[in-house]
Amino acid sequence: MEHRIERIKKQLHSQSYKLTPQREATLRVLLEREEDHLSAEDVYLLVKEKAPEIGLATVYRTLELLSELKIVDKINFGDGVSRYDLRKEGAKHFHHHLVCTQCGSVEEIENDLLEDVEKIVQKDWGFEVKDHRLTFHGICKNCQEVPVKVKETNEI
Amino acid sequence: MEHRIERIKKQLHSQSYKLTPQREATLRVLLEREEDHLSAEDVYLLVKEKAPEIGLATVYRTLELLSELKIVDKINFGDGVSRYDLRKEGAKHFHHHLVCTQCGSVEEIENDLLEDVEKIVQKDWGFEVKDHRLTFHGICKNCQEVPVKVKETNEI
DNA sequence: GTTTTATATTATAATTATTATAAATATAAA
DNA sequence: TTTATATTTATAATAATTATAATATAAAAC
Repeated sequence: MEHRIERIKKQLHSQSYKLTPQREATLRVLLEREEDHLSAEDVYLLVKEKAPEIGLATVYRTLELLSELKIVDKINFGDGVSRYDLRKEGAKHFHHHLVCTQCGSVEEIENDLLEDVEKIVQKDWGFEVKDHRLTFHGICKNCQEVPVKVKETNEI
Repeated sequence: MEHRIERIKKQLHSQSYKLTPQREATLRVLLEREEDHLSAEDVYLLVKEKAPEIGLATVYRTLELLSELKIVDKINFGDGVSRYDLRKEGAKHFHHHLVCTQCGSVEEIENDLLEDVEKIVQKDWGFEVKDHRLTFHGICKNCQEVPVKVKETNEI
């Protein structure tokens, strides 16, 4: 983790941004909860545990900054809040998601399944693809076996 | 258009919803502007032209209802507002979008480019795909030719 | 065609998420 | 150190969406 923070620090500096304690605390939360899809509010509450003096607006600004630098990706699963997802190191593209409409769980897919599709889009539509967002909605493996059981958390 | 409204009317009735004048006016706006990606506010303003007494909350409720019935799809391109897009008649899946990061234009792709990918997801992840959201971000054909020229509307 | 009744609408008010502002503080460079 | 710049805090403002309670209405039953 330290290694990764160090790298991000350099990336910030190279664009003349500072790695303030607040930004570092935010990053640490994102790294620790890499599997989750936290909203700004979620991040705020978690950061507050280690740095109680932080303000919500700072978290928003930090997430916005990290988003511009492509360190995190901002996603929206349609529930009215933006969620922030760390991009894997060196990943050119955003990873995909499987959202279960029954239990609300979100699974990540690292593999880039869209290479062929992007080529088609590029060729047939003349559109120069820079990134993508792909989400599947459906029933997860678990819910197929055990029907109807709803998850009670908002930390998707 | 009448034909299509008639069909939706039946669909509503079959689930014991009424086709009120407000709902019909909203539907007509959506049908007339099928190519666009209107926000609730956009729809509201357009509906107001033909039915000035309508309230914003009603538009929201109507869009929500149509969304549940899979007549429209609710999408979010990351600009903080939900947009509503008519589903093509008989389409099982949502169509795809090409969002230009330069001029903000949104192009639609009708073709289902994900059949193969869905098979993989189904097989390798055991996830039963019901629907998908696919958006490509990049530079549209137009902007590749004429660099830097920003569109001034919010009606993507 | 009326009447009836559940459903829908209106006109707010209330929430929720996010962004802007101004004063105070911290940081890095000179 | 000093200085200039970037950042944060605390709060207010904005924007999008949802809830509420009184009223009205579509469509089924008579």
